[in-house]
Amino acid sequence: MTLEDPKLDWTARRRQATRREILDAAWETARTDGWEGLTLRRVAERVGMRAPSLYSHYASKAAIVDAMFGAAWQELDDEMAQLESELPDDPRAALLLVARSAFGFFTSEPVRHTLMNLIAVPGFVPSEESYAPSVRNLDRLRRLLTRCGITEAAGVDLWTALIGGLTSQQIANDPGGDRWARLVPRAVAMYADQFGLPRSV
Amino acid sequence: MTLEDPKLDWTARRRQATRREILDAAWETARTDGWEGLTLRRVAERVGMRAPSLYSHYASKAAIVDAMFGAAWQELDDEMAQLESELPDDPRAALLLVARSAFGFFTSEPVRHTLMNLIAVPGFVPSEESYAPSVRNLDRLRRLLTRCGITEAAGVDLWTALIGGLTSQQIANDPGGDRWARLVPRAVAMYADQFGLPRSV
DNA sequence: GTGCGCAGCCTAATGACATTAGGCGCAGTG
DNA sequence: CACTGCGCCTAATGTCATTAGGCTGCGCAC
Repeated sequence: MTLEDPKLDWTARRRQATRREILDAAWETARTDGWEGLTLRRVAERVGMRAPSLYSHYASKAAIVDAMFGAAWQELDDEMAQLESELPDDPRAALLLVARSAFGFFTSEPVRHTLMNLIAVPGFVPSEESYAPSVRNLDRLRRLLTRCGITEAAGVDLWTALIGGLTSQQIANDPGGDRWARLVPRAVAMYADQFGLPRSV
Repeated sequence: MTLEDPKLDWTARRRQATRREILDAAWETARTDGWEGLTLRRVAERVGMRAPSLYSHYASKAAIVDAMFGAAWQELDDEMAQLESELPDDPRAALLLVARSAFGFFTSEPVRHTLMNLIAVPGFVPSEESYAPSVRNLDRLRRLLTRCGITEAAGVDLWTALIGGLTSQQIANDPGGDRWARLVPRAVAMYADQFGLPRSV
């Protein structure tokens, strides 16, 4: 079994590498030209191929975007997992940390943000598989908020609305600035008050 | 002068009517097929024309979308003007009314919402002219919030983030439902608390 | 009333796009 | 050394927005 690996793995590995290369090229293109500028031609050119050749590796353009969607949420989930393991004890401090992480993650890469929030790409609908990390992330958030003392169901919904609203406004109306970033601590305090978290110190 | 009107007006009026007809057809199409399904062919068909003929009335597809953008914001501005004239005295009640109006306006027409918030249409950037009603609206909101006792500059930004976040979540994750609609009163109360508004009765 | 001009529509053509079909070369295996 | 299949290619299709150029009928001056 392990004997076969090196051989079969060789082609499989190369295949995987090419897929990754294509994905990277797609991100690069999207960052440069926006989602409406993401064409197979441009992606292929970056990889050193012709557009139709991409179909040897992805079933369609939608499949590429789908993979990007999944990867982006996976990335956030990884970051949140890291965060979860080093959460401070004080609920308000923890909450602020979570908020700042998410806000920073989203605003640092507007193109990624618009994809993750299904906001930008033409008629894109994520596949079951790519959707999974996003669901996982929401579960983790639920867990995180519970640990911070937010037990009501409404807590998660209000949180996503609040943080999502702040990031969207920041990206749409002050890209690269900090007009809404500055409001994050205040928003978190407001939220914490609403759910009756004890004031720190 | 008024003598000339009926004559020159006749062609001008017909022209204006056709433009309106095209705009309506475009809305219809966008509602039915989404923004990615908004093609000049489909719009033209609805009006009983061929696609290139639309260019007699709009300079480009972008110009049509631009007009839609402006009209949408104008619509909201009209609604908010109406609201402004009949605002209750109690600040919290007024605030809730404003929130509910905006939330209702946006969520009632998801397609319109994605356009207004620059969220959906390929590489669309609004023209100066179409942008104006949106600016007007923000001014009005500032005025409204001031009248409700929100004087800090941050008040408006936090408000747009909060209401925008709620509407976006509602449309994206529970279209047609009320999962976030139910949270509006609570969100407004939370906001009012943060800005020290007196509790009603 | 006769012809002129133009407004408003048309068809045809162009170039970008995603996608499909079919071919070619080169790796590895018998 | 022939064989097979993988990974790339070119060519072709159909949809899109957009441009060019032509036809037609109505309003106006003579």
